[in-house]
Amino acid sequence: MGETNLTERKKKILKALIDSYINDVEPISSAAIQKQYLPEVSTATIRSELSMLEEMGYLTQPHVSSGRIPSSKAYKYYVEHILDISDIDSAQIREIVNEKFQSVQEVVKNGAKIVSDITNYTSMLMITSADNIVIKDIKIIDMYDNTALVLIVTDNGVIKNKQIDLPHDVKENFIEVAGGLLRKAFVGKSIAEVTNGDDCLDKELEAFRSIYEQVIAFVMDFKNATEEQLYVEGTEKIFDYPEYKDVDNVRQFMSVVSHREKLCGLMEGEGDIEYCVRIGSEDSVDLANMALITAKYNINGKEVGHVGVIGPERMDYKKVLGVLKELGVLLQDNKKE
Amino acid sequence: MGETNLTERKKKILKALIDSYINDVEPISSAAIQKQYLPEVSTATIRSELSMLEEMGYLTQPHVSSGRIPSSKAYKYYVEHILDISDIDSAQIREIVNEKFQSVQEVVKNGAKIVSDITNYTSMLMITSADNIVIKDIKIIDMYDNTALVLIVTDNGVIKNKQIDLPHDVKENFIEVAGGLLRKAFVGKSIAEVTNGDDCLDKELEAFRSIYEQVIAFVMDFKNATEEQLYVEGTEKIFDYPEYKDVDNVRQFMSVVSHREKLCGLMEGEGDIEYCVRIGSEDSVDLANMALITAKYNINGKEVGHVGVIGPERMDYKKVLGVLKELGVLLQDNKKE
DNA sequence: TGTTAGCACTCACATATCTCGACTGCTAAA
DNA sequence: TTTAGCAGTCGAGATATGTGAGTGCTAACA
Repeated sequence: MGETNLTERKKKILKALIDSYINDVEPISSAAIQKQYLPEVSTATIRSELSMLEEMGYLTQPHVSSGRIPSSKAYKYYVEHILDISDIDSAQIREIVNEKFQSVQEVVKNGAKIVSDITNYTSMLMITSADNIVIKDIKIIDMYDNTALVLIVTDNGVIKNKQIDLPHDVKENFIEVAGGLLRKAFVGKSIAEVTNGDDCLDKELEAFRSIYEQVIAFVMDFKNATEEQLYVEGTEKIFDYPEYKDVDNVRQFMSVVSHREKLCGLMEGEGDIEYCVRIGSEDSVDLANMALITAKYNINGKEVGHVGVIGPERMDYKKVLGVLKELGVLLQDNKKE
Repeated sequence: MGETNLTERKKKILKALIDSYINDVEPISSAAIQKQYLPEVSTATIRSELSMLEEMGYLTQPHVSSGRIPSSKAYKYYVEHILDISDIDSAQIREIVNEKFQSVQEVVKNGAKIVSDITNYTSMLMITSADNIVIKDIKIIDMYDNTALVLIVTDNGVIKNKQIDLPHDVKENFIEVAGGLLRKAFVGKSIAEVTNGDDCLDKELEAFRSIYEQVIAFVMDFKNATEEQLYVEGTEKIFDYPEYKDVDNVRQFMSVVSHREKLCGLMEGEGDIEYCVRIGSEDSVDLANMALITAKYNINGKEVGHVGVIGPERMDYKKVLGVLKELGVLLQDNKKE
């Protein structure tokens, strides 16, 4: 992939074809391109260009006497080399984004729904997996009936609690000692660092083993639970697009959207890329006829989550990228509330 | 509705027709019924019975020279008067249910998914709305940076916490006084009883107003949040059923499944009915060509949530009702863990 | 009165055939 | 390298036709 060596005219034709296809979802003929985008050359010229582009794998023909449609490769090229994000009217998008999101709280609560409403595509929100969240403080509070409450404060502000059982024979200062112990054992560690086998408990503190183990179990639960925090919204939006008049496409789409684990994996993205655009199926990724755009967000330098938009291959990349970008700005500014 | 006055033979024919349709999803002819279910009479007799049943609204004909299919009314009659739940092989179902649900914890975590896997229909789980949850205890704990943590313990064991801001000029015993105040104001109240306008704050305690209001806001949030706790799983299962070869049906199905508020309303059911079977569209309920079965569950006499199964009208009512029933037994027994 | 055989009738579905026209690829000339 | 011209392809839609499953009706029968 990634041959940048397309002549300007080929680029122009490719862009014309994709722009047109994104709107009408119909094979585009040489005549249509000439009329709308390239009046200065003849249809025959365009035809010969088209057949070259087809040979290069950018276009396909549903049948011999029809116009052409872009291939996945074409969309990828389009996003990488043709699409100009810089001229997005960010003011306008910003206004919409700001209007819809009253506060950062809102983003977490309704992020997927709102992004879906703005873009008109199915959207997802994934809260970052707990692995690299650091335990900032841990408290233990006496309750009743021989139970206590353990509170874990993390560096991204989330507080988790869990009721645990105390041993029967609690001495007066048991809670305070346990508190100190837990602080010593856990504060500063990341969630990922806490593992089952972990045993840094001194022999003499055997009395606290039960508590200690309950806390570890709790952290493990937390770890697993937050890995699953994926919200998908606006699934029904796909029916607005003619490619999903075909049940098989719907089915395939639903299959991607309902496999949470896979979807989480896709949303994680690769490495530290801020935006990730996946188009069509690649090895090990089954996104046939679909495109998935994901973005990673930070607040105060800390990764908080990913937002994704999924739709047909011919999605409005510009709009979606624009919205995701402005959402990033909103979160970064973080001014409201 | 609810004419029980069908002759035994009509009942038998109706049952035959529905049973057959549930399996094959194809219009049933008089000959087919005779062959499989009623060899003792002629097809002509069956035909005349069929046309009477059709006149009564139990059957429809896709076209004049085709067999008949059951109407929503027929399914309702079937569930109410024909289907015999008592002879469900509960031992077998219980085994499956028990095998899949390793513990009660599992039910909350993966309930929808597992029910969907067992029944092979799309399933939902809704955690009971917070309204009639009672606040059992409330604690306030000093943190740092002029913030404190408020903990609310409810009678169903859930603990919620929220970080709140303290006023700048905190006196030594501020936290303790505030704690007593909050306890006095909230303990014993149900979530529903806490409302915004509420103001039982003495004039002299003006200093605590800010805290008080933050707690109220938090409870309100809690109220709204838990109303939303609905998990839908197995959406893609519908593609296993031929009626969803048609995109319009899929679309309609998705529309029902994605409108969470409406779905929550439907799952709440009416009054104190344990099981609720809704078939087809009724006034104000848009379930055209679909059936929704919901069940309400209690643990220790406290309502904890609802589980629902949604699918085509000709769903396997016996199986679904059996599974939901056994799930109830499992939760009631509550023996494991 | 209820049941049955017989028969005419209906209509979805599948298949075949045809036309139309939107495109293309190719060729030869500019 | 570009262009006009033209033959050729093929999907989509319209029309016609046969087939068979299944019904409603009627008249005879128990």
